[in-house]
Formats: sequence, C-alpha cells, structure tokens
Amino acid sequence: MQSPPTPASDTRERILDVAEELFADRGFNGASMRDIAGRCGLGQASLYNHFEGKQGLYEAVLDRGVTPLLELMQSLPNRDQPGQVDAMIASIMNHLASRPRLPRLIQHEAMTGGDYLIRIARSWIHPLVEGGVIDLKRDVGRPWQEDELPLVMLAWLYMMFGHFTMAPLMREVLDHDPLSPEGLARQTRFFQKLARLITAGGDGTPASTGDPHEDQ
Amino acid sequence: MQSPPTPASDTRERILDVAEELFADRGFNGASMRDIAGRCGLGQASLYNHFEGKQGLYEAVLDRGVTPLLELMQSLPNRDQPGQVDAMIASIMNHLASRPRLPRLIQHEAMTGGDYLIRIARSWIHPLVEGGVIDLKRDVGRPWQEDELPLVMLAWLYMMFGHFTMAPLMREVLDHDPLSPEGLARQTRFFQKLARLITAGGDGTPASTGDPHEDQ
Amino acid sequence: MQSPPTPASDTRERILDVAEELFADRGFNGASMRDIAGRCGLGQASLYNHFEGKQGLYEAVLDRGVTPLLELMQSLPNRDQPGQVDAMIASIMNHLASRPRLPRLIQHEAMTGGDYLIRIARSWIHPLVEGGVIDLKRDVGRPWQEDELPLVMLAWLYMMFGHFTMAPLMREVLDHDPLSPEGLARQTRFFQKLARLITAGGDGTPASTGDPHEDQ
Amino acid sequence: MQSPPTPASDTRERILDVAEELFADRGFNGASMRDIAGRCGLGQASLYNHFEGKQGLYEAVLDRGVTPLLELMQSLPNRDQPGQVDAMIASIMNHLASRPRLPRLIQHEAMTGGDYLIRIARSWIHPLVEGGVIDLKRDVGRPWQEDELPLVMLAWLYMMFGHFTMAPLMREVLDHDPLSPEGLARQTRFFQKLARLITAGGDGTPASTGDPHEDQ
DNA sequence: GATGAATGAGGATTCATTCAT
DNA sequence: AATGAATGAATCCTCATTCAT
Repeated sequence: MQSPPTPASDTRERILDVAEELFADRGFNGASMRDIAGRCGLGQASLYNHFEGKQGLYEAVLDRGVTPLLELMQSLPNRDQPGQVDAMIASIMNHLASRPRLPRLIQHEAMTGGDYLIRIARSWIHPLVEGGVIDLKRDVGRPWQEDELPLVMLAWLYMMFGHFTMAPLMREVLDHDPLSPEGLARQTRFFQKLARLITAGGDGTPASTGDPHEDQ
Repeated sequence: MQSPPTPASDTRERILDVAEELFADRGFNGASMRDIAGRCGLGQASLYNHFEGKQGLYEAVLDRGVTPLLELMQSLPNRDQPGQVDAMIASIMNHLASRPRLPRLIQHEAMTGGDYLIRIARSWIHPLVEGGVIDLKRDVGRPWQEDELPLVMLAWLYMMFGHFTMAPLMREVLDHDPLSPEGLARQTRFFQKLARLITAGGDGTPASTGDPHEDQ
Repeated sequence: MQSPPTPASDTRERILDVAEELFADRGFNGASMRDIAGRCGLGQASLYNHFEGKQGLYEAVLDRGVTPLLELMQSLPNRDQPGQVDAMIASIMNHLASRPRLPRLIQHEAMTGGDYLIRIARSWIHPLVEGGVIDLKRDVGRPWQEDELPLVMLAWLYMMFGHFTMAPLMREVLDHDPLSPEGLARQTRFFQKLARLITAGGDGTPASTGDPHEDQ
Repeated sequence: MQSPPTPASDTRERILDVAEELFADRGFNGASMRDIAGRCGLGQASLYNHFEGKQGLYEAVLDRGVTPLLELMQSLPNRDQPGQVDAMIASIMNHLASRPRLPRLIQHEAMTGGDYLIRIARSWIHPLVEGGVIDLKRDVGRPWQEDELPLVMLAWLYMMFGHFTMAPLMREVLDHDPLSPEGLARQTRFFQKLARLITAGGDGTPASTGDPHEDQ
C-alpha cells in the first residue's frame, strides 16, 4: 500500500491500533485475526510475525493501554495543590479521551474474569482502592469514614469508565455523542462539580485548572 | 405462577438460566451453543426446539432480564414518600442482586453497540435520563440545574452497574466478594449515603426503608 | 451417497478403515483430516462427531489394530503341540496378512517414540521379549542361552514386521509383490524353515500345520 | 577432508545434521523447516541459501546417508576370507552405529513409497537381493536353495534395520538402550551367532574379526 | 421434545517459500 | 550468506444450524 515498505516496526503499531479497535468493539472472541489482518492490509499469517498469537496480541494491546493509565494514576497524588481533585479528574478524563477504547477493553476483560487483569490489578486496584495510592483522606475524608474510602474510589472508577464504556450505546440513544469534545468537556465539568459534593460541603465553584484539554 | 410446572417450559427456563450465565460470563461470541446445551444436559439440536437460534436465545435472555428491570424503574417514582431515594436505591440494588448477571449482559450489549439494546433503550434510557420517568427535580434538583440531571442519572446508572459488572474482577482482587450479602448491604448503605450528598447537603441520617432485602 | 443413510456406526468403521490406510501410508503428520474425510465421502467436520480429534482417531485406529494382535500373541503359547512353532508363524503371518497396514502403523509410531505405543508396549513387548508370554525355552532354547532369548524374539518381530513394512518399497523394486498370496505363502514357508534352523538342528522338513491361510 | 574447514560448508553440514535428526525422528511431514532452522540457530530463510527447498534438503540428507551405506555394501564381498560373514555383520553394524538415524530415514521413506528410494533402490536392493552383489552361495548357500537367497538377504536387512528403527521404542520399554555401546556389541554378537545357525550347522565358535568397533 | 449425524463457513495457527535488505 | 517480513495454501478444529429419526 505504501511506497516505502513500512518502516519496520511501524507495522506492529498499526496492528496494535487495529486490534485495539476491534477488541474494544467486539471483545476478544468477537474480533477475528482475519479481520484484524484485513484492516491492516496484511495477510493473516503476517500477524504471527509480530505477535505470538491472538492471546499475545490481545495482551500487547492491553499492555499498551493499561501501562500509561497506571502510570498516570500513580503520578496523580503528587499534585498537592489546591484544586487537586479538579485537576485529577481533568487529567484522567483527558487521558481516557485520548484512548477512548481503553475502558471498553478493560471492562471486557473485567467481566470475563480474564487472567490478565487479575494479574495486574492486584498491583493497581488494590492500592488505589485501599487508599495507599491516592491520599484522599484530607480532601475527601470528612464525610467518609476510613473504611468507606475504597467504595468512594470504586464509585469514581465506575462512573468514569461508564461514561466511556456506555458511549456506543448512548451515542445512539441520546441526542449527543458522549465522546465528542463537547460531551467530554461537559462530563468533566459535571464530575468536578460532583466531586465537590462528594468530598463534602462544596458549593459548585470551580476551583482552578479544570480545562478538559490541558493535560493531553 | 403456573400450578403444575410444565416440564416443557421448565426446560425452556433451564436453557435461559444457563444461557444467561454463559452470555454474561463470556459475551455473545464467547458463549457457544454447544456449551449452553452441554450445561443443560441437552444435545445441541434440542436448543432449536425452544428458540429460533442463537440470536433468538440471546434476545430471550435479554428480554427476560431487561423487562422486569424496566418495569421496576417505571414503578419507582410512584413511591412518593419521604425517604424515596433511599428506598429507590435499595429497591434497585435488591433487584439487581437477585439477577446479578443482568448488568453484565447489558454492558456487553452496550459496548458492542448491539442492535437489541439500541432498540429498547430509546424507550428506556431516554425517558429515564431526560427526567420524564423519574421526577427527581424536587428531591435531587437543588444542587443541580435542569440540564445536568441526565448526567446525574447516568452517573447513578454507571455506579450501580459497575458494582455488578466489575464484581468478577473485584472478587479476585479485593478481599471480599462485592456480590455477597454483606458486600451488597454495604454497597447499598454506601449508595444511600452518597445520594444524600449528591442531592444536596445531606447529613448521613438514614431516612427510612433502606433495608437491602426488603424488596426481593 | 447411500440410499439408506448408513446404518449408524457403520460410518465410524468406514472412517477407521480410511484413516488406517492413510496413517499407514503417510504417517500421522502426512495424513490430513481433510483427506480422510474426503475419502469417506464426508465433510471434515463430520469426523469430529465420531472421534475426539486427529489424535483420538489415530489412537482408535491403533487400538483397533493392536488389540487383536496382542490377543493373538497372548493366545499363541497355549498351543502346546508338536509343530507349535510352524503353526505360530503361520498364525501370525496370516493375522498380519489380513491387516497388512498394521505393521506400518506400529512402525511409524515406534520410530517417532510415540506415547501410545510406549504406553501399551510395556505390557506387550516386555513380557513377549522377556520370555514370559511365549515359553520357547524348550523348543528354542537349545542353541540359545536364557539371556539371548529376548534378542531371538525381537529378531523374529523385526523380520516379520519388515516383510510388511518394506512391502511398498519392495513391490516397486523386486519383481513380485511381497503381500500377494504367493508372496505371503512363500515368506511363511521361508520363516518356518528359518525357525527350524534358529531353534537348532532342524532339517527343513515341514512339521505339520503350516498352511498360510488356515488361521484367518 | 578439507584442510581449512570452510565456514560455508560448515553451515551446510550443520543443517544436514539437524535435518537428519528431525527427519528421522518425525518423518518428512513431521519435521518443519522452522524447527530445522531453529535448531541450527538460523532463520528459516537461510536454509534456502544452502538447499533448494524442503525436498532438496531431504534428498541431500538421504544422499549423505545412503551413499556410504551403498558403498559399504558393495565393498563387502571383496573380503574373501574365512570369517567373512562375521566381519560383514560387524562392518554393517558398525557403520549403522555411526549413523544410527539412517535406518529410520530409510524406513520412513520405504513405508511411504517415496520416489527417492525407489529410484536408487533399483540399483541397490535388487542386486543385493538377487545375489549379484554378495555372493553368499558358498557360505550361506548350503541349507538354502538358490531362489531362497533373496529372502535370506532381506531377513538380514530387516533384522538389522529393525534393531535401529525400533530403538526409540525399545529404549523406553526394555531395561537397556539398544544403541548404547553395550547394546550394539551384544546385538552384533547375537547376529554373528545367528548367522552361523542360518548358514548351516554352526556351533557358535566365533570365527575371526567380529569386534564391533573395528570398522568405524 | 430430543438427538446423532452431517455440514459449510469460519476459527486460529502453521506451512514452505519468496524477496528486499 | 543471513534474515525479518510477508503470504497463499493448508493445517486441525469449532461454529451454528439442519434434518431424519
């Protein structure tokens, strides 16, 4: 297709892109190696020059998506300024906006009890949820008791992921696209307002750096 | 409902049970007619005596699960008592607790942009979200403006569904089962407390009938 | 193909026949399920209604061939009459003549160190060779010491098998077919004469029931 | 033979070694170019710098093995001394012992009716068996009539080959390795003793140069 | 209503081979 | 001489479905 025969590991990235899309849209079982290869302009057999097999490709896709997300979430609590929560929310939303299929990938895997997530989630969800990673006690803690904080964190996770995982349905059902720039900005603002309520007597005044695109 | 439980529809129900489990666990493409038949103690061919085919069986499973959920949600706003929100939350949680695979079924379908959900969601999500079905304006409305109410509703939907759809993963990762009676009761109490915060300056006092099992 | 749709497990036997032929001719890896199905007048998928897979079919073919051979060899020493050895040789040769592909099957398996043979050979070769099954001590023993008897037995095994396994080559190279009735009769007579030499001072006089076709 | 062992033909020889092993272990169809290349520490494509293709490599392996065997067998009858048979047996056994996979290669090919062997066997087996190559009439002939001599020769071929082709199985089943130095020496002694019986009323006294390692 | 058997289509993967580098 | 990448064909096997019994 291209005049210069694709500069080496470019193909690998192209495969990952296509696979990410199909795995997110149809799940592991619904995406076929034939379709993935076809959309890459490759023969099926060529995929095996770059990945060990379907499972290997799948895990490579997950790795490429999950690793940056993990790094982002681990880097978050370092921001110890006022407006921390607003910035965190914007940061996460922007990250997911730039990889809008990632939540679907993770959700697929989570629902099937896939081994991959279980393997890495122990080092991800557990600290996140148990309060070790994000020290919300000062900001969030007032209305919540210590043992409720994991539920707060999961609720945030579910809300944010839900916005992305349900987007294909909502796009059809509502009169706007949740993943359009406007939809994302609106949702980010909503989450920031919500955060003020959840973390106690907020009043709805935006704190500081909540611009939905500052972080990408 | 029937006085003598016909063996005929008994088989049908057994198939639906098994299919619901497998479709929820593995999605439409990951569940095979062979596995479904096998777990029913039937030959593959027998499934076709009860359903039109895989798609038909799938939609029957969805129908059986979605219809009562819709009815429940449409019946909710009729409860116009104080403590309405607590009771609504308990009611929904109890319903889902009795059909814990239903959120996974719906989520699978929502993520793949399946036609089925789109078809029925127009009559479900739309009113729910647009404020026609649940008149939250009085209870919920104070901190929220009219056009934010859909986002509030969806946030609730995502949080509640998330608790069930993520359960297979969290069961492995956390140190408790989110779908155990204790896990569900805890989560229900959490949601009720959260509702008080979201719907304005609640103080955490349980309003009235929040028992997680009253409705089942 | 047939007007009456093949009486049940007739198909299974037909598959075994075809598979035996192809496995013997080409080995496990050289025989394809497609070819087997094709020669049966079946689609590939149909084979899996009767056998677990290629390996299962292969082992069924081996079982069907090896079991009667084992039974024959275990029944041999019961013949405790004069002319025992001649009759034994004729008996084995006739058995193999009726299943001329069996030695090739076994030889293929033996050369690849296949698990199947190793599994069953422990109960077959070992006693045969260690003198437990066939008590040749009286007949054969004179020129041979006790610890040489296993080698005698194996030599017989190799000679007899060789006649059948090398037949496809020899048929092309020699001017007669080793597996034709005449070829088999001639070979049987040769083996009987040879036996008299090996078991000591025979003179070549045929002892008794050496007719190559009496046993089949 | 070459003074500086060219790295070029070194690679070629290494490929031949590996291919011989895999072809012998698994047959032509069971050995893959990938495995051969892998065990050589080469990429698949590199094999094609040295051989025309799989078939070419296969025939090169056969050639390298069969040619010396043919030469050995043609050189045998020149030894016209007493004890000729003992020496011949030791010579053949020693040759095969130094290339223990050769009989398996030949047997694979013989059983599948491969063209290669048929092509060369006409000039090999035929004379061998028809008495042209090895003039056994004087030594062997006494108890055997002229037209039985081919069968005698083939019996020897089958016994000797069998010892090597069945070794992978027997190694697992018996309590010793037929191809170990002791196993080979024992088998050679056995064959020599057997020869004395077959060629008429021998008494077991070793004639002359039967040392199993003199020839290698 | 239940099912064994059959099947065309499609599943993932491996095959031997080629070619530009 | 070596190879990474590509590939069409073929591998074994599973899929959902049908149909006669």
